Amino acid sequence: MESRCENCIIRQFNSLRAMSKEELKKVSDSKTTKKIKKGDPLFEEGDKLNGVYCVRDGVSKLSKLSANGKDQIVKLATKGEVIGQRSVIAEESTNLSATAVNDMEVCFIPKESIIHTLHKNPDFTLEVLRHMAHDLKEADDVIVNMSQKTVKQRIAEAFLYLKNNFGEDEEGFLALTLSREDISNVVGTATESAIRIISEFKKKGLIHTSGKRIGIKNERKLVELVEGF
Amino acid sequence: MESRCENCIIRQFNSLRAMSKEELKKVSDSKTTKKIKKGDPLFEEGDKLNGVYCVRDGVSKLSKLSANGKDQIVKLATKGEVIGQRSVIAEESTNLSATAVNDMEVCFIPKESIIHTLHKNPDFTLEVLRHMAHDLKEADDVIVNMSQKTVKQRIAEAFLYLKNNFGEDEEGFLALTLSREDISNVVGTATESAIRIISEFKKKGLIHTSGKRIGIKNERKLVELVEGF
DNA sequence: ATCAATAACTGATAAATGTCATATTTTTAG
DNA sequence: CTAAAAATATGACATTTATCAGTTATTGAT
Repeated sequence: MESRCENCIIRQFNSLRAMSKEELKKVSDSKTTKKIKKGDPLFEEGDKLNGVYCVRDGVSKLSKLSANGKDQIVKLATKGEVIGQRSVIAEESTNLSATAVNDMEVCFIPKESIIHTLHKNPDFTLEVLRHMAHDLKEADDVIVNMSQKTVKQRIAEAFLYLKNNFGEDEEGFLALTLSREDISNVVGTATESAIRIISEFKKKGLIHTSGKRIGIKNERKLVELVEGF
Repeated sequence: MESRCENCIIRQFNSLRAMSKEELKKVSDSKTTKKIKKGDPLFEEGDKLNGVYCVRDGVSKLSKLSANGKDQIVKLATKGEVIGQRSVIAEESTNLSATAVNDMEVCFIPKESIIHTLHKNPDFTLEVLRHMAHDLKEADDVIVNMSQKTVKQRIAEAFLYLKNNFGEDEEGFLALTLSREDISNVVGTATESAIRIISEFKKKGLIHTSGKRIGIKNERKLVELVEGF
């Protein structure tokens, strides 16, 4: 199921769209497509990356291990996003681990073709820069949320985020199902605390659950909660 | 005291060093030098920036107001750093406020010369990209610290950070003096909590104080505390 | 130098969150 | 399908952190 980058729709959503025909050809010739099973790593914190990963399908969590042994999820990367750019550009080993949250299909693009284009094609470089500027802004927002909002607010926000970014299935559950542990690692709290708050939300009729799946029942109240009522 | 960017030492520390002679000339001709008094703003959250600020002297805090009315300081920018790049590049209004922590001298560079160079000089763009990649990594670290470390650990870390990045004066106090409120806004806690922990550190002989000035007395123990003992 | 304003500090208490222990449910492997 | 493993759930309690109320110290303007 090998296909050409030139024809890849995914590309429209990331910085590769700023590449020239020839550059894209080179990328396409050097790339390899990989399937990664749910729970398997794309790479681990500290690895030297020889390229970047372009997500064709599935979701990856980017996380960092803290001193107390807990993972903090910093970002969820989905279809169209490029993972690993930061460390390739900074020429450092990666500061984050990437793990498949569900079955994934990714293209691995060796760093040479990326770096070469970064030096030659300012449109591409600027496009990458714009994406990184966006990520930085989001990171700033996360910092503020982490330090100024309660766990309850952060969990409510996480559910809204999941709805807005990954949507819902036919039955009205969030399309991306995270384990309670992953949820707690996104909001930065103990798993038990997250579970407790989920139970509370359920009792109050803000959400409904079925197994590990969660559906939003009263979006408005969740929003109010996030804003601080 | 107007001087030319071409001769500015500060430039060596930021992305402007990747500019060509002519580009630098254009920047130098269009820039203006400003003095900003301690406590005064460079810009406020939501402002549209018409350029970037290059810090020649002094320190600026970059902060974001949270829903509960507290400021969260996201970064301290010092000599050599360029402020406001992110929003100029993303062509958005700024997500942060910048305020002078002490008397500052900055150069304001209109965005036109920056943007023009971003489109024409890939070396410059890549250099800016590298700086932003660095900022993003630091932001990731802050997220992990905020969510996984106790207030005590974060305060200890803040003192070590201040020592490593701004040094100490002749009397052994941290060269950059922040108010207790600013300290609490850096680590994301209530001012009273920060004060309490500072008192505790003092009692335990980790630091010494004189007015609002703080000096590190037992760096090793502070480091141990941060790592979690 | 003096006084008003601001910042730093302390105590008491409430609220939020983490930890540990254990029960229950769901998922997975064979 | 079933047993074992893993994940979810809940209770009791400890710890951390915030809030409110008030005092003391420092700073800045006249």
